Amino acid sequence: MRERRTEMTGHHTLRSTEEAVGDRLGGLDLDFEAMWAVSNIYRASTAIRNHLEQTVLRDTGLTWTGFVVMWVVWIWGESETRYVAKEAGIAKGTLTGVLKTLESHRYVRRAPNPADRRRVMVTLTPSGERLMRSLFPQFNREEAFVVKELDSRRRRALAASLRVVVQHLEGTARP
Amino acid sequence: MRERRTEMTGHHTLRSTEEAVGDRLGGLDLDFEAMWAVSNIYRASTAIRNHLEQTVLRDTGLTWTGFVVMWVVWIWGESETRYVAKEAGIAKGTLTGVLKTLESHRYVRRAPNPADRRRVMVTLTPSGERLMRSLFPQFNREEAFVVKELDSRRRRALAASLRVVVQHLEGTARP
DNA sequence: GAAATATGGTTCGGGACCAAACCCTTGTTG
DNA sequence: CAACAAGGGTTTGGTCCCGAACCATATTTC
Repeated sequence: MRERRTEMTGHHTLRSTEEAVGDRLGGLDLDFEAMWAVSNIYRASTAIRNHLEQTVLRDTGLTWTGFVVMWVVWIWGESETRYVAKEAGIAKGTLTGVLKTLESHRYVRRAPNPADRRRVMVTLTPSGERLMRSLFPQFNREEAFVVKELDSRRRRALAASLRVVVQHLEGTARP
Repeated sequence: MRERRTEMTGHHTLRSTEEAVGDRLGGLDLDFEAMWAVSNIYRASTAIRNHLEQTVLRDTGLTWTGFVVMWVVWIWGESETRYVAKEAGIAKGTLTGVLKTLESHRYVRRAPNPADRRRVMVTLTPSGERLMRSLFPQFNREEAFVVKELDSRRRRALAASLRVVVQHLEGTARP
């Protein structure tokens, strides 16, 4: 039987997480394929977010979420806040705070919807537009860097599989 | 030329984001394959996190990050905080706060490292162990649900492509 | 071996984040 | 049409989150 333990305090650097999981959970009745697929989605997402924050967003004063919210409004044009929250993947209460921050930078503006006074519309200001026009190409260059090691077929397969996952989950979401 | 605008306030429900992006950015010189791959990683990751929070974690009093931190300590056994932060994908300052929360629930314990008094070790308490043993199978069942619509080949291909992305980014990370 | 440097964790300030409670406005129902 | 229910945004309380400043302990350098 092979000795698995390495040195006391540095084992994380020598053994991969996936090996450790195999050691720890090897005997259990688990769906490992599902586990690796899901956990790698999360790991990739974290790594990508960190990368983009530290390259494109580094000196803009924008947070990741701030950027995503502006991106949504940029793509869709003037929008109702509840759609923006949904698209950005954040709770409506969170959006209130994010919009407050973005408004303080004069990147977005709120406007009441005259047809329904409960609703609030969001638009980019000219300076917000300018920022997105300059940021987006940089953003896309880094996206290309992220998937540089995958050939075109794999990129498309990756996106397609993820779309299936997302649609499956959103289709099953509770009301 | 076809009229693209739908009704004033409900367009998000009728047109997909990817279509809107095509409209808005169609003319620009962008790497769309990279864009769809990356943005779907992010969307999937958000959808999965929401799903797992609302199924497995719902009534446990654990947050997503709290669970991830406990998972890391569970898999690796007693660990130094800096490795835990790295594995969990959070900053060391964040970990301090998360550990404080988990300690208040008596799920983990801190212990000074006698060999180096700067260092702090983390372990699960017996009650933390019990929680993980009961939670993990549920977690894995939901992971299986998440990728239910993908066949085995696609699951493995998905995990493999994401591993490539992660290793590419971590290999290029700044020092 | 004392001074300078590096390493490890905590603290701090400003945001992000959610669920639940809260208003206000609109829609429904008797 | 008045009471009630539903819908939409904000507030609140507690946690997470990061980078930078900080403090204590180790290591290196001279």
